[in-house]
Amino acid sequence: MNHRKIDRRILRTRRALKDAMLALVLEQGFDAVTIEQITHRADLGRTTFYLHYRDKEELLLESIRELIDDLVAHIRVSNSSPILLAFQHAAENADLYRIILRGEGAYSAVERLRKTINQTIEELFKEFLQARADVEPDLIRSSFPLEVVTNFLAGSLLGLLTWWLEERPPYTPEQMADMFRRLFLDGIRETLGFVR
Amino acid sequence: MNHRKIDRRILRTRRALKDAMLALVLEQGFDAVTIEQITHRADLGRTTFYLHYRDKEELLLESIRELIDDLVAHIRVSNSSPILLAFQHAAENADLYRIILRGEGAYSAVERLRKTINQTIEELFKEFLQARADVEPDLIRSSFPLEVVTNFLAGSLLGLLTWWLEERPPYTPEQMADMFRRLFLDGIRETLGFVR
DNA sequence: ATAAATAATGAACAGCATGTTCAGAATTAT
DNA sequence: ATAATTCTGAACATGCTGTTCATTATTTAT
Repeated sequence: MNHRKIDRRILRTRRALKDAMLALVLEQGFDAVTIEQITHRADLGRTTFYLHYRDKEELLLESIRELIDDLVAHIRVSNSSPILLAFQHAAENADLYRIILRGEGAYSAVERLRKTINQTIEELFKEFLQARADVEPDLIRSSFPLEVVTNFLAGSLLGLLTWWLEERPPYTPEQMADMFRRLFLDGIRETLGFVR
Repeated sequence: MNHRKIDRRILRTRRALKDAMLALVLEQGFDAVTIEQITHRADLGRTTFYLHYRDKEELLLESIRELIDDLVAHIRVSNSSPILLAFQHAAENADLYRIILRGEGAYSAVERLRKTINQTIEELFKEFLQARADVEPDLIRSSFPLEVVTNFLAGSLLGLLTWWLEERPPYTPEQMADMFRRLFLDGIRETLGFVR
């Protein structure tokens, strides 16, 4: 591990730049933020920025990559439901999630998040199928396209997260995860109690 | 109606600007496109642009507003399923839908589209409840938050549309609408055939 | 067909953010 | 303490933006 080798100044500078960027993007939107504003708020010279990042985009993408890695790590480690973990993670990092879900930054980070979610769902789903293979062998042969399911789920999760973070309805992560689970497992017919 | 009053030159110019913009955004991404490129491809002087629009953003937003108005109009007029209409509309205007769903442009047009879909779902849903009020009076009193349902549905629809337009799997609008309908009505448990 | 009205043009200009260079100052590691 | 690294600020070139204005071209109205 090369953890002790990095010059403190570098760590401090990059952290300051990320924090400044985050605050400014929330205040003004990504496009309106200038490098000068970022370095000024971070109490750094403008030239210093270019010693670390090529442009605004790269700085934002680094923050987002770290966030997504952190979410994936949580899911891998914890025993709780991945859905619950996602809502909790979003609540704890609400600012950055808002920036991502608003589609700030040129090459939309939502798509990166969407792909990660899709992939995670697919893995979890296949694990589930393996575990159930002896109980319901027909399940694996289901003709319904898996990609349609994962994209349906990734979309609905992102939709609920967006609404939850922007409109701030008074639901806990647990409640959100619960409602989401009911909707996608049993559909709105059963969940809302339609006569069939 | 002031349809015959508008100078032809204006109509031609605006159409040319929109077409040029659309092509360029698909080629290079919104941020990389310059006003000069747009007017050059449209065979117009750069100054002409500013006689019609304040900036790139405004030009793109006008196209998007027209597209969404068109979708809403189709849904209001036609008797087919709104879901099917949405997939068909997306297929017919794939380029613009891709631009929207990629989140191109500063103030993300996806959010405008999302709000429109949410609103439409809510209206359709309330109509449905009214129509069924005598058959299942309990339905209206369902305690499940309506907004959660509409945002769940809007998200999953946008998710499927994004995947469909970007990855171009060989499904027809009819097939996509069908799969979507099954998933949200009955959930993945029933749709995929899990033992309960 | 002609005149009046309107739109498009292109050159010129100011403003501003970007990104780079470089020599010197400040900080950190050894 | 000193060698290595990082930060700094001034200076500069570049490219896009947005505006002005006198001129030309096209359209509409009569």
